[in-house]
Amino acid sequence: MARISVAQRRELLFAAAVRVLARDGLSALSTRAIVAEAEMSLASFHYAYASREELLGDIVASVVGGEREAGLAGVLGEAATPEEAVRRALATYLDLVRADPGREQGMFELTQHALRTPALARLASEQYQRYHEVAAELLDHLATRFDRRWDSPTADLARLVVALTDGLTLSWLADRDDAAAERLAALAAEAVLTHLEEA
Amino acid sequence: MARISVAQRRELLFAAAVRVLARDGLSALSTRAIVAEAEMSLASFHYAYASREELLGDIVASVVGGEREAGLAGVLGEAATPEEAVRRALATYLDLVRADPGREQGMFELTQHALRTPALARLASEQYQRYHEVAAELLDHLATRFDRRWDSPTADLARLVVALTDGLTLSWLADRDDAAAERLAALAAEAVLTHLEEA
DNA sequence: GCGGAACTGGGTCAGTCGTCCCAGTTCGCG
DNA sequence: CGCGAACTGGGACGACTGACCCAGTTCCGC
Repeated sequence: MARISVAQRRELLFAAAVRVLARDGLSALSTRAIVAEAEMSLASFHYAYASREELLGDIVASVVGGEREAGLAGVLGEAATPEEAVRRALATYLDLVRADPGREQGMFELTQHALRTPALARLASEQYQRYHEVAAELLDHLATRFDRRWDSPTADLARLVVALTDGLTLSWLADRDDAAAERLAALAAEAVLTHLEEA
Repeated sequence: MARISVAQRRELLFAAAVRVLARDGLSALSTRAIVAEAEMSLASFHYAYASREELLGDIVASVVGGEREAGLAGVLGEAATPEEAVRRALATYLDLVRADPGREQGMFELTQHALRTPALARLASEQYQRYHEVAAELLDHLATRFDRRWDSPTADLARLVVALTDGLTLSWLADRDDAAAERLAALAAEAVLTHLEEA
């Protein structure tokens, strides 16, 4: 077999684990399923990772990085009005979920698991803290860009945004009703925009 | 040991399973853990239930019954204004979550699991449909009681309410920030009340 | 009080899990 | 070229899982 470095092997295992998690869920994310997906032997897993839990921690931590959410900033930049920006950001987020529902569901499962596992509980709360930070940054960016201001602390509004996206995701995952989800996204956008006022 | 009917045994096992689910999570909800909690033998389990999955289905179905959510109607009845009613309903819901966080988390885990399991997927979507129905009924009840009307279909607003409560729950479960959750509940109430207008 | 049905406990089975060990192979460096 | 470190594959271990079987015990209706 190909002889590759530990670092590279960790990356391959990590990517394989994410694929399995999205496709089959957390309960199917066994070390054997991961190495099968990565086409490695079981021993290679424990050569690269001390334990399964360490890999799980890596996945949670990668979400904290939040490259994905940062992508939404691009959407904001293209909009002509703040109203359009918020609406398009939420619509884009919904598209993201619909494009890869398993991934989003896997992240929920992972967060739930992390909250139950003392060793990972800290990571889960950091994950949400990061969500809130990203959302707050987007809101702040929006206000300065269009010379407007928010009538409540952006930290609080950021929580509202995250709650709305979570709720939107769970709702669509449960019944896959596209039309209803789009109407909900519109209502969510409106709920946020209510707090936008002239500078 | 006590000789009891199958029906009664199912109830005892059901209650024990719910306790284990709330305390230790879905991954710890093994048949052995359940019978230990119910102080029965393993054979009694399979005498009362054909399989573990059948019991899981029962639990999901019981959520669909939604006795708990119906309790919120009482809160609405006590309020003097619709604004107060919505605010108090959401605050009460938050209290409910805080009083038994494990239960709420267990329900999330169960829903996620149901969505991944073909045999249970239907139940999960029915569960959310039921949530939406209950929320819609509450909104309708509110409008008639105070002689007001909603500016959007209550079906759509119900979805917003469910999404907000889900988001509120996940947010608090992740960081257990009471103050932030209360501010979020207030924002959520405001988001809903925006759509209330004179008759 | 007796027969048959209802119910119970203990033991067992095959399968999966995370983890580990060890004999081998391959590589980079001197 | 050779040596030691890095890396690999296969196999194994003990623990746990859901499901099941069967020999007993207890209860109810007759």
